[in-house]
Parts: sequence; structure tokens; C-alpha cells
Amino acid sequence: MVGRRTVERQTGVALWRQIADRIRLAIGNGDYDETGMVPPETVLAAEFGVNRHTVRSALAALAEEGLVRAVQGRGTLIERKDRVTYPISRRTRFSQGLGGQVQEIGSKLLGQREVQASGEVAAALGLPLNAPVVELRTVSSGDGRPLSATIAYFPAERFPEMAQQYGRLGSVTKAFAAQGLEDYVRVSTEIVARHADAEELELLKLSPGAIVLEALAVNADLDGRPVEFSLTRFAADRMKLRIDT
Amino acid sequence: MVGRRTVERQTGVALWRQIADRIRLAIGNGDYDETGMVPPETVLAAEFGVNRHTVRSALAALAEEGLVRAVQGRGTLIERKDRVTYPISRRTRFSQGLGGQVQEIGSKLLGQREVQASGEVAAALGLPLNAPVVELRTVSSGDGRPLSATIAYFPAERFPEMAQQYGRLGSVTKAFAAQGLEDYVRVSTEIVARHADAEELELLKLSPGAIVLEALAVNADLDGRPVEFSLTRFAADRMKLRIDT
DNA sequence: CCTAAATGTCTATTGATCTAGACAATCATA
DNA sequence: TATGATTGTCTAGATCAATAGACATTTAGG
Repeated sequence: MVGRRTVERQTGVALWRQIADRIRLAIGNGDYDETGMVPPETVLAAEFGVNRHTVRSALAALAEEGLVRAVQGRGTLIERKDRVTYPISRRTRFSQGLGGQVQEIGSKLLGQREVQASGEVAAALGLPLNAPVVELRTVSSGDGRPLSATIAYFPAERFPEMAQQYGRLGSVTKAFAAQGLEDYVRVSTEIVARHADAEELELLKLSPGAIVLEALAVNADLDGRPVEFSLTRFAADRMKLRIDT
Repeated sequence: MVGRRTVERQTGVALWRQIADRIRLAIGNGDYDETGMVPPETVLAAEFGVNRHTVRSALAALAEEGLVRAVQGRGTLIERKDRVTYPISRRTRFSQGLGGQVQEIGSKLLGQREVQASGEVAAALGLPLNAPVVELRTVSSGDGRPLSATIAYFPAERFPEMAQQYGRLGSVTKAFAAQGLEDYVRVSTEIVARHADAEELELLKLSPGAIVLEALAVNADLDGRPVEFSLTRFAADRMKLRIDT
């Protein structure tokens, strides 16, 4: 990996947070797999060129996330190794893609309502401005930890029962099927990365200051008519996206 | 857009930096296109629930980046609207994809050498461990601003002149062609997001604390044999990735 | 059972960040 | 040419982040 042991000062990002991010990445890369432990605090402090207390703040943040557990006299043990891979392809289906990587996949419906399409939503779905659309907000989890938060929009005229069917079936694919749409494909996905905002911190149970990968996706039926526009925010420290082409 | 006007305290990320990130995002989204200006400092301070001085720190950081310019008595003018879209598809070619979005595309070769393939590189290229590979390090720019930094690996036995040809032609596609490979396709791309490290801050001329999108890509010839493994780090505040499927 | 290695806790100090308020300087416009 | 809106500058104080050092506590191992 291409990890460098340096931190930057006076950047608006606290040193303990930078160090926590580095250690989380190193754990995810398997750098500490031999021992199953993070190096001692004094060693990390020397590596990063900071005081031991600063390293302790970083480790405390990782312990708060449940990623490590410090044991007095022994060291800091790694509890979890992270980063689930989320595949994006023409046939992207959330639950299928994660198969095998996590034991339990959960999807929780946070809210549903009918709204008027904003400019962005209307353009994506090929609808006139202010056309009625169904909005679903969901959070998906793997092994009990939230992985992504999604806001999805569907044309209300074509899929009037979307909210109801999703609530019953717990799957977009099944909800489409129940309304006569047997198949659909991913048309485009746009990805940006940014800091998580307050709502995302709560929904995804992120440690504050974390990064989210935001994916804006359009799905269409086999005739090319858009059927879904979704905005998914992935916890960047728990997920990577994989595009197979 | 789904932008919320909240900032988090005691997160290890300074408020001025969070606010700078938000405003940068809003500018990129075209939220201020009507006026071509950022809202007044007092308004922003009220929106974010912070002191005006804190907003000023954020705007100073954006001015440092050349994104805005404050004019006493008038307001803070937007100098650049950001986020170039980088398309990822089976036929991903760096320079072609950006066509029209930026005037000048520049690619600078930082270094070249022959190294032994690490486990990661060997696995991606389908080579034995420690097989000889050519490593190229480059930085690409649009309109004079760096957009991405790449480390690319090529099988040295098959493409012995890779470094030389790239230096001469300035393009991976052309360098391949000069060595008898007429066509190649993108096989897979993995994307993660994280904070930029010190080297990336310098290479990409990022404001400290910024986020990078890291894309690990494998290209193969038409027989499916891998010809290139690359690790590209995009300046997340200047780019978005688009996957057309 | 001692010792080394590691984490846990405490105090004190310095510098960065954020708030608060006041006022100056500049620009657009009525 | 006033006036209001806006950015620029300064001071002071409060809170957070980071350093420094000392010592306690726990664990593993000789």
C-alpha cells in the first residue's frame, strides 16, 4: 500500500483524527494481521511524530467505533477488519452484491412520502418539473452496522404502490416486480466524496468528521425509461465500491 | 441537493474547515449561480450557527484555493465552478473523457523505474510475485490545476519500452500502440475515499485536510490478459466519477 | 515473584480555534 | 452625496487540541 507516516498540522483537521484515519486504513489493509494488534502507543507516537496522548485520542476514537479494544498491560487489540466491497454494474442490486461478505443484511425504511420532483430529480427521471414522485428513505446494514443511507425517487404515476410494496417486501427489486416491472438496469452512477453531515453521522453511526461516498444512480427499464433515481451515501471507512466493466 | 446546514463540534475537524467544504460543494452544485456570489458572511454565519469570524476563516481558505474572491463592499465572488466529471467505462481513456470540460489537459511524468511486483501488483497483473514491472508516476491537470495523481504498473517483459514511450508520447494509449497493443479495456475499478496524505496534498495542490478518491483500476487486452494496474488519486473536491453501464 | 512492557490517569502549559463586540473601509445605488 | 450593505481589522476571552512529564495499574514471561 501507499501509506505514508506523516500528519499535517494547522489544517483544520485535528492530529488525533488524521491518525485515527490512518490507523483505520492500516487495519483495513491488513497491515497488523500478524499480531492482531495495533503497535504500542509509544511506537505510533514516534512514527507519527506526535505525543503519546495524541495517539491515545486517536485510539480512543477507534475504540468508540468498536474497531479496536485496549487492554491494559497487553496492548490494543483489533476487533474488526473493515471495508465491505459494494459492486456497481449494469445489474446492480444492493442485497445480492454483498452476498458472502456480511452475514446479515438489514434494510430499514425510515420514511416514505409523495413529493414534487425537484429540478435534479425531474431531470434524472425524465419527468416534468414538479411531477409527483415517491420518495423512500432507507438505511442498510451489514452484520448490524449501518453501511449506507439512501434516498430514492420513483415516478408516482407509474409506480403508485412503491412505498407500500417496499414496506411489505423490503426490496426495491421485489417492489418493482409486484408492480409489473420484471427487470431494470443501472444506467449511470456518479460518485463524489465529502465529509459527512450531521444527519449522516447519526444515520450511519459514523465517528464525527468521517467521509461519505455519495453515489447518484439512475436505473431504467429495458426500454430505457428511468424508473428510479437514488442518492446513496456509503460510510467510506466501511465500504469500497467496485465497478466491473 | 440534499445539503443540510449543520456543522458538528468537537469532531476533530475544525468548524471553518467543515464550512469551507460545504460552501465548496454548494458552489460546485451551482447553488449560487443566480448571483455568482457566495451569500454574505453574516447570512452564512446565521445559517451555520457560528460566529462571522469562523465563516471568514472558511472563505479565506476557499480564496486561498482560488475558488472565490472577496471584494470589500460588494461581497464574495465565485471565481471558478468546480468538479470535473471523470467517466469510467469499459473504454476509459483519461484524456478523452475530459473533452470539453477543461481547455487544457496536461500530463506530467514525475518518475519512472523498474521494480519487482508486490503482492498487490502481482495479483492485479496476473504475474508471479517479484516479477519485473515498470512503474510510472504521473500527475494530470486540467486548465493548469492538478486533478489526479497516478501510479501505474505495467508488465516489464511485455512492455519493456513503456517508460520511454510514455515519456515521448505522453499518453498510455499511445505508448501501448507503439508497442503493438492496439486496444485495451477497463476490467475493474475499485474506489475508496479517504483523507489526503502529505504527498497527495503537495502533488494535487490540495488545501490541507482535503479528501481524495482513490481508484484502483485494472486494464486488460482483448484476450483478457492484464496490461496495466493503476492507482489514481483524484482531488475529491474537483472531480466526480461517472460510471456509465 | 520479580521485571519489562504496555495501557490508564493525573496535572500543567502552550498554541489553535471559536466567540463576542466594536469600528473602519469600500462599493452600489437611490 | 448620503445611506445601507458588505468586507476588513482589531482586541479580549473561552474552549479545544497538543505537548510534557510523572506515576499507577495490568499483563506476560522469565
